[in-house]
Amino acid sequence: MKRQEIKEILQSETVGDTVKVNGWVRTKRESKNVNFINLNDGTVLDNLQIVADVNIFGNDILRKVNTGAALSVIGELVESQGQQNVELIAKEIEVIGEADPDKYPLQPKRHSLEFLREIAHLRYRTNTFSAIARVRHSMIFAVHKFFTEKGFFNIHTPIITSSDAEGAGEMFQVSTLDMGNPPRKEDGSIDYSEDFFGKKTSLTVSGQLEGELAALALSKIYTFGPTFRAENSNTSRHLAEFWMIEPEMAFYDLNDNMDLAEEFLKYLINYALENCQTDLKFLSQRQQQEEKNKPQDQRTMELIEKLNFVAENEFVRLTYTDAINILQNSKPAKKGKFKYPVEGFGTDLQSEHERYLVEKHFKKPVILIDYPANIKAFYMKVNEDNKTVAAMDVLFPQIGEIIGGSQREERYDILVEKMKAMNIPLEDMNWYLDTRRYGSAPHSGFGLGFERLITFVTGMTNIRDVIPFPRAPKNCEF
RNA sequence: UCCCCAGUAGCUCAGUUGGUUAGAGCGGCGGACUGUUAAUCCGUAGGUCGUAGGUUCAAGUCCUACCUGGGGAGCCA
Repeated sequence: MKRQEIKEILQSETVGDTVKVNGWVRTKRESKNVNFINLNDGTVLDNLQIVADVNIFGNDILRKVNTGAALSVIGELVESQGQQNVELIAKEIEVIGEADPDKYPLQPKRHSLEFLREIAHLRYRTNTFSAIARVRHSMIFAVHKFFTEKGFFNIHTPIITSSDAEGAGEMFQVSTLDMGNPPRKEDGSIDYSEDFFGKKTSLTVSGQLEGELAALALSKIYTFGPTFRAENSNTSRHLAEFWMIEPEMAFYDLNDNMDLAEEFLKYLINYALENCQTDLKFLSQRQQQEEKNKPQDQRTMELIEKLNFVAENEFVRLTYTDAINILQNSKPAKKGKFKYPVEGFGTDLQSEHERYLVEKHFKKPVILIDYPANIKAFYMKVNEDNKTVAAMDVLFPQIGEIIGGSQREERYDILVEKMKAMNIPLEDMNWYLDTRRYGSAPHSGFGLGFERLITFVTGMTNIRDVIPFPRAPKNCEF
């Protein structure tokens, strides 16, 4: 007999059918005559209640039906006398895999996220993490759907790279050399010509530069792949291994870039609202449980309300210079409430400043543009004022920068000049500069941190909870 | 990397100004009862108090270092 998934059974609710389900036991409640087993197969948040008659199934079987055990059940779907619509009256129960109740770490009770993080290999078996996994999948699919509908091509940029000029952070080195006794040159430095690739290599911190190569041939491309940063960042917003989406478009200026970024984010959020209702509703309830312990002024908007709010409202667009003005004239600045005073033009904004703009002043997502050139990367296009660059950061409530992007500098001479000033080795970047030598064209792009998006959409507060196996400093389990 | 907080039973926590034998709830196990909803009731087992030093007659409690986790900052996505 063919197994049916619980999602499909609960959707159709075809009472009277005999069906076979496989899944894992969440809880079991024992009565004199019947046992109630909540079975979950991960296809949907909800469990199917299995009713097992004690007189049919002996203690030999029922004692093995413990939280975490895998079961296969054949039974008749009937209307339930309890709070759910339907339930399965079991005719056959097979315990496929037992779970020793003395040792199985997941209990039929609420666990802390910190504890579940330590048993990340089992945390999918909870409502919260299975819901996150399903939402994450939906978002992956929506990313590809959005770009496909818009005529973008997906490009796989390299994961191992010999370019150490991506300029986005510290890199993890990739080597097969004997670390205890590496080959050395005469001056004592390590001789990478003996290494696997014959040169020093690392894990990528961004596919952008390679993406630009493709965009200047295919017009519109996007990458969606893993990126690695060896920064010693210990926060709830950073991972050492994360997934990034980087579209790159030829003949797009900064305004086109902003339009795309805003449309993209709204598309993803709307997709989640339409396709992940059950999971989002659960995640919302979970979040509100957590919020109960927080002081009133630190509570956030209800999850679905918040997502609708972002999807429906236009993002505010303003220049870095205007933002500085707003901040300097703000109440907290005048009352000295900012921990870091708002310095004038030329300094980067602190998290508290970004949060003030987004959460207090505008109460909407904000796109900041035209940053001072000296605090941004070498490839960003210099504006006419010669002081600022055509950069854009999309700031979201709570998580801060969700997107960072720019119009790229397409003028060869100016780019080379900037690279020299920023000590980027020109000889290693010839392949990149070729795009500016031959048929250079205005182009733009941005990077979206996928896990930051998932954090926002699921209402989770720690980024380590929205990726299956988080990698962070001093933490690489599994 | 910096600042703050925490680490006690499988989980979540309490443990007084340092003072006999370290507690509770949940979970597990045993039983009672029951078409139950994280069922309910009774009973029971379960602890090198993060690690290493130190102070003291005496340390879960005080001090130091380290480790791990959390919150915030920086770096960024």
